[in-house]
Amino acid sequence: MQSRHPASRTGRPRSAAADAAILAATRDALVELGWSGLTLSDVATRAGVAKTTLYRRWAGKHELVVDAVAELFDELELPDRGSLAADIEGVVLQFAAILARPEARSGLMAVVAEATRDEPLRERIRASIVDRQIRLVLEGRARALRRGELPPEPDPAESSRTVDLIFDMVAGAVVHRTLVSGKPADEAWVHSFTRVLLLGLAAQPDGGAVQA
Amino acid sequence: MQSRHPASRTGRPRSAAADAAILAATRDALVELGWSGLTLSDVATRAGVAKTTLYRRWAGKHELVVDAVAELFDELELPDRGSLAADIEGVVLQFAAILARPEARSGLMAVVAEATRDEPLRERIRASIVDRQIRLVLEGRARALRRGELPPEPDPAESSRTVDLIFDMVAGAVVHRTLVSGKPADEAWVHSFTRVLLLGLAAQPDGGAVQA
DNA sequence: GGCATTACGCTACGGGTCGTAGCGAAAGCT
DNA sequence: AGCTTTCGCTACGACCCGTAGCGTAATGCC
Repeated sequence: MQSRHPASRTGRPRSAAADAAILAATRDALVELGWSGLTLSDVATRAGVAKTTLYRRWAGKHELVVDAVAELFDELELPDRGSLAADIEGVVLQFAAILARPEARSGLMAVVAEATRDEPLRERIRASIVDRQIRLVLEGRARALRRGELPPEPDPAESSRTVDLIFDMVAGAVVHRTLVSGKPADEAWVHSFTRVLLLGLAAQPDGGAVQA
Repeated sequence: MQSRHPASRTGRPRSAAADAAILAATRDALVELGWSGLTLSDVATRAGVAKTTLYRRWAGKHELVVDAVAELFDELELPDRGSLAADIEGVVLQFAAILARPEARSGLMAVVAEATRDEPLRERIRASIVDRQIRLVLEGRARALRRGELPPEPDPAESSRTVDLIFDMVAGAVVHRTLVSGKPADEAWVHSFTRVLLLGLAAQPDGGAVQA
């Protein structure tokens, strides 16, 4: 996950159990202490490993937290719920549930903040967290195109820009609602959000289910 | 700004020049060192004040950076550009320009991350940064209602929820685009974003200017 | 002008974390 | 067995934090 061993065929292998214990301990520490209170010494103690073992696998606090938080997003799925609106509402609610957990709240924004000055860290975040979410957008969009719910875009470059835009609008809105505004992205909010995303602000107020 | 002196009528007054120097030095340090590299000792040296002076005014790194970053958002304005679409594009471009500056990039997400575990800090962010942006949304929406570009919402509670939703969608998308995706929110992106926000994803692809 | 009051600059300090070095023991592979 | 790498442990210098103490500077009030 963090260090590629091309073919370390000899010597004592690294303990996979230690990896899991360290990442779990990191999440526990995030819940109890938050980002600024988290220390690598404390994580090592919680995980039952020596501090030096921790430093052999991760370069620092940032990289460790990226990996610990990334595992939270493994549960994201996009089952076919019949319509684009239903698909969006479903995945956004999952996303919101993850962001509601304290170990994600404190850790995620902190590593993003540090990534603004740390290109390798940004790449790590992209590979571990962002790419998986982009894939969900691609899948949901392809499904909606097959259903005829979205206008086709033949130009690949234009299509790529649209996917990026949708991703930033969806993830950005949920993150901002949860972490900046500090209010829950509950069903009512997600419903209103999906409606605006699909039909626009100029559409007449709700009244019922969204049907694109 | 940070400590209200109800009526400190006696004694030596606090130096307003020191306040300005400290906040400017904080932004300089954010540019050069980033959030994690910023130390209060360094800021004090840059500002030409003693470290103790700094601690008399701010409780810690987080509060200081909130105030230093908040000043960046003072320049946000919402002139009447004739249409809702033009108003949105204009203010979003301003917002994106602020977020493109390194002193905002590294500092903003870091304090938001810490605010997830620090209620007073969250309140400080709300009062210094978020409220001003909410006011822009309120103003732009009222203007659009007068123009007949948005459907009226008589219920105040419903109207308040709509304003919050718009705010999270606009600010969230720009922040996510700039800080997570790491791509510039340039004119082309802002134009596409505004189009989706007003007309929805289901609308036919662009071709020209947006006219709601 | 004198006095009380507050802000300021400076120095020094204990406490804590960081990240690394060095060592002996453990756990694999051939 | 023998080789190689990991692991746990201890210790260490370096750095930053946040505060205390002191003498000095700047204001308002009498």
